[in-house]
Amino acid sequence: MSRTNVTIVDVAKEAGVSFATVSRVLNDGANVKPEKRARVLRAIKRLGYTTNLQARSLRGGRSHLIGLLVRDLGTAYIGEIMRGVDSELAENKYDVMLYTTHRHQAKENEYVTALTRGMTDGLLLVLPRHPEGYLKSLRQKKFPYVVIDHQGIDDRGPAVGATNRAGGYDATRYLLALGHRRIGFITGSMDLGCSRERLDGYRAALRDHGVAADAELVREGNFQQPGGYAAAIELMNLQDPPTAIFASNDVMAFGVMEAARERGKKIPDDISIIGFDDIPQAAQVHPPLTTIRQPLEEMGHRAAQMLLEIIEHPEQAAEKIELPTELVMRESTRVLR
Amino acid sequence: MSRTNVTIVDVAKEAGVSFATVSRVLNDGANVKPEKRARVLRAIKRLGYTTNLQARSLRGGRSHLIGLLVRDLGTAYIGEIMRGVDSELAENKYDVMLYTTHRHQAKENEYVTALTRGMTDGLLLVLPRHPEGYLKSLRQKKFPYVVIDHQGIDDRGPAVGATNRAGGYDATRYLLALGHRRIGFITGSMDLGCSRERLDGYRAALRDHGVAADAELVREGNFQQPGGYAAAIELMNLQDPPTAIFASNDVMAFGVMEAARERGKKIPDDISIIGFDDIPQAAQVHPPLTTIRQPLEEMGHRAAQMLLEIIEHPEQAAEKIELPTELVMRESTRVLR
DNA sequence: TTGAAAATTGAAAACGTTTTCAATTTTCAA
DNA sequence: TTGAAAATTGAAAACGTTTTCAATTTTCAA
Repeated sequence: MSRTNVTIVDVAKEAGVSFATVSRVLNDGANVKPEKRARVLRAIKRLGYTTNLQARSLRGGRSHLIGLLVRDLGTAYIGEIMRGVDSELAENKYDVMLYTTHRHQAKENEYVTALTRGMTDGLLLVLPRHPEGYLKSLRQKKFPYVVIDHQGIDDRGPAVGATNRAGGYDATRYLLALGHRRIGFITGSMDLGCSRERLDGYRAALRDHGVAADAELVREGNFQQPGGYAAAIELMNLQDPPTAIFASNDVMAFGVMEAARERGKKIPDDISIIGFDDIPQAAQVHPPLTTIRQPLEEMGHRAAQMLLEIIEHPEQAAEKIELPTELVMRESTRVLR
Repeated sequence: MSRTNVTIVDVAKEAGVSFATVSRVLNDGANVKPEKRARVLRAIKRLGYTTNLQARSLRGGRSHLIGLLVRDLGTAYIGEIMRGVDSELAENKYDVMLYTTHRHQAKENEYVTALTRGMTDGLLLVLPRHPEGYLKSLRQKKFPYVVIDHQGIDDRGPAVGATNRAGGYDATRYLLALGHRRIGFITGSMDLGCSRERLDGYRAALRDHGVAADAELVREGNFQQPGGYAAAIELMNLQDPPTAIFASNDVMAFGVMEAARERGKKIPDDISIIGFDDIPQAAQVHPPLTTIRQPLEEMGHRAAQMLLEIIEHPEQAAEKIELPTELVMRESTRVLR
């Protein structure tokens, strides 16, 4: 590595001021004479100075690094959220340090110590799997964090989510309005709060519309395409199969579409299908998938915003945000014949 | 944040040695009496000490951070590579700092300065878009980096890729072996070396088997599903349409499948389809997609390995690795009727 | 047993910042 | 014009490490 690094001292020399003044210009900038400030800024530009983050952070300033904890990479769901997080942080000149859940199977204590003693100013947790242990520790240390897509994980901490129950309700109500009465439901991973809420919404809608719930019509899925496929096959094998299927996410809905096609069923003429999430691919398949839109990117945005706010003002009370879901009508659903 | 941080000094006090000795134990560990080492290690454990990375890195040691530059998140392609990178780095106790290409539209000079002056020990570039400018600068600064999926971007630097040309050749040869003669080809983004190589392979295979190339059969795509769909529609609209279509990645192949279905064509009976990449979803669609497997995760692994090697031994010559692609026969292709 | 060489150890400087405190300069009411 | 108050500035300490250099201790051949 090159050792020609320009430091605050070089800038000070170039500008003919003390390096403390340079630091002041770099930071709050309070109480520096305009003329000196200008000289410093010119020197910074001329020398191509950039702040050494480790030194700043060591001295107690911000590291301008946010830890982003995700369970998996390469899914559209996570991708959308990350996109939102990333752009919000970039705007505020923060960088992202990536952690994947499966990495640190180590004792969680050590893990959190590493996270908080590491160089990050705060932590963003996307749909964490077993955060009970370390969330408590984070709270105790007053380490800034925000949980994304949280339901039921953390009563007290700040969190951003979506109205999963309302989404489940809306999707079901829509199918009911189209005349469907036998509506299959494929759940997500039932250890996640959002899965339970979506199921709740489905049941509530049936109840409110006087349709008896049939346990046979509810199958457990896992948010993966093969899971959706398998559940759909089971549903279609029923003696009295559903005329519509509501999958708890889009990816499983794609599996349902595969299954339907394989059975020679036309979508939406023979069977209506509805998903959840509205990942980009939902609009790209044929027929385009009717789904419940979850503003994933927006969730990432808002969570990052919230975290930066907490870092600035640690004394503020924890906030919980639920962004509204929205029914997106496309062509995989139609009036029951 | 808690200010109860355990430092090397606390450990030294606890163990009854100087903090220099603690540092020695922590690092190379040369020349420390076994008995003292044991005392230090015990004290570390007892106090729950973890190294302050910014201090270490400031002093000139390693930051144990690798910058990972990707153009986009949330695609299976990137996800697989990142998985490989991540697990290799985790094994070596490195962390990942994430950069997305679209973030820093700023002048590239500034950008690279930030990257190299930032806290990373090295840089991993996944399929970078316009790296010409900064790669040169990285080389000059002797900043360790490895390019992943590189073709034609950087003659001199270390890189990991796959045998794209051979993959294109193999896929085409396979379709020829099945009796197909009218073989449609949908390219990737033509600004990428891998796209050009796959096309090359396709053409070479046709030539070697005495099949005249028909320019009509080659359509430009963009690695996205709608692009694949559109190109497939064009191909099927030809007077003498292809009996098989080779898409330059799986995602576009899914678009081709959509198009085929929409035209009422059975896969593979009426049309054979083959992809490239072998992302997990390729095995999950129906029928399962025949494709050219690119060892994406392995590529990430190897690139990370290589980078760590370069960081350790900067004097070594740049290496270029091309991992072999492989034909994965599934059910979207069959003998021409 | 002795003393040179090797191994071990500790003190102190340094990495590049931010921030405290005191000193200096400027402002402005009387 | 004067001098108290406010604004500006610089010196120096500190953050937690690694590493150099010198001092001390240990080893082992003679």
